[in-house]
Amino acid sequence: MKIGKLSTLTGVSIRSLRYYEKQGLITPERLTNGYRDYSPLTVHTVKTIKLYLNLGLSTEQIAGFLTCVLQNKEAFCLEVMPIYRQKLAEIERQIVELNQIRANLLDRMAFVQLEANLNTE
Amino acid sequence: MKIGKLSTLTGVSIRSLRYYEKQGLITPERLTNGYRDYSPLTVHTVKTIKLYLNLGLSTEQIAGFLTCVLQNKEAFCLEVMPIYRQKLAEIERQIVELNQIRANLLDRMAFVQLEANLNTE
DNA sequence: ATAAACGCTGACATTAGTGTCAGAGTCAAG
DNA sequence: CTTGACTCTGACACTAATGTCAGCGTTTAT
Repeated sequence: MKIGKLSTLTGVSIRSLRYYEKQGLITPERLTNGYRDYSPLTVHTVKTIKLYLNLGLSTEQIAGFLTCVLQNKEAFCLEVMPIYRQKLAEIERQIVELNQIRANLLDRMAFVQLEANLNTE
Repeated sequence: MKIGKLSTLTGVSIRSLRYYEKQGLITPERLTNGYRDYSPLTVHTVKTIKLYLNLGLSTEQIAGFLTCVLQNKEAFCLEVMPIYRQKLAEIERQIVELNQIRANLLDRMAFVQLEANLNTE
């Protein structure tokens, strides 16, 4: 199929499909006129890429295990583990940081509110 | 004082001091030779800017209430509240999203680990 | 045959604060 | 007077995925 159809079938923009190709995630054939020609299997591939991108993984990280994941039905691929661990650590670090900022904001808001109340008494 | 001294006193790079100026957060005088000439009070101003940047606020947001905050000792400035509220909402949205990803990652890691264990039995 | 719809490549923009460099002017101490 | 330290402006880079546009070729339907 051509790129427009793949785009509608996957909900991924044509621009992004070309980008994924440049990042080595998909490698379509070419028709004689130069148009990209995708296998029907690519629909699944692109949806898989989408899924990992939504996990916050980069295209480079995804490239590291995509082939394995696509061949072996599920996660028989041990190479995903270090990436998952790294991402998990990163996420948890961010959560801690955000919670600190959140606590700080709440403190400050309470303080401002307190001042406002004093002024209305 | 000149920019180098302000930089060392605040721990903020010269580059960033010039950027804050461009964003309207600080407005130093100029010596006859064109060098920036900062009041000693600017040290406090810059530290305050740093504090708000660390809360994740943008220079544009900070510009909205910095003058008030600097004049009135603490947070008598009600204009900070909407910005705090907005930031808090944003932070909490991010925390929720990160927690979803975290749960998803943990699920997947458990699943991969399970497969690995099955293969060693 | 022509127009509309589709595809191609390449390039620039986006975000926001910071690093870094070039080329030039200024100043202080020796 | 010269050298080194300081300052100035302006510009490009960065991160990473996506949007968007220009300019051009191709296909399809009328």
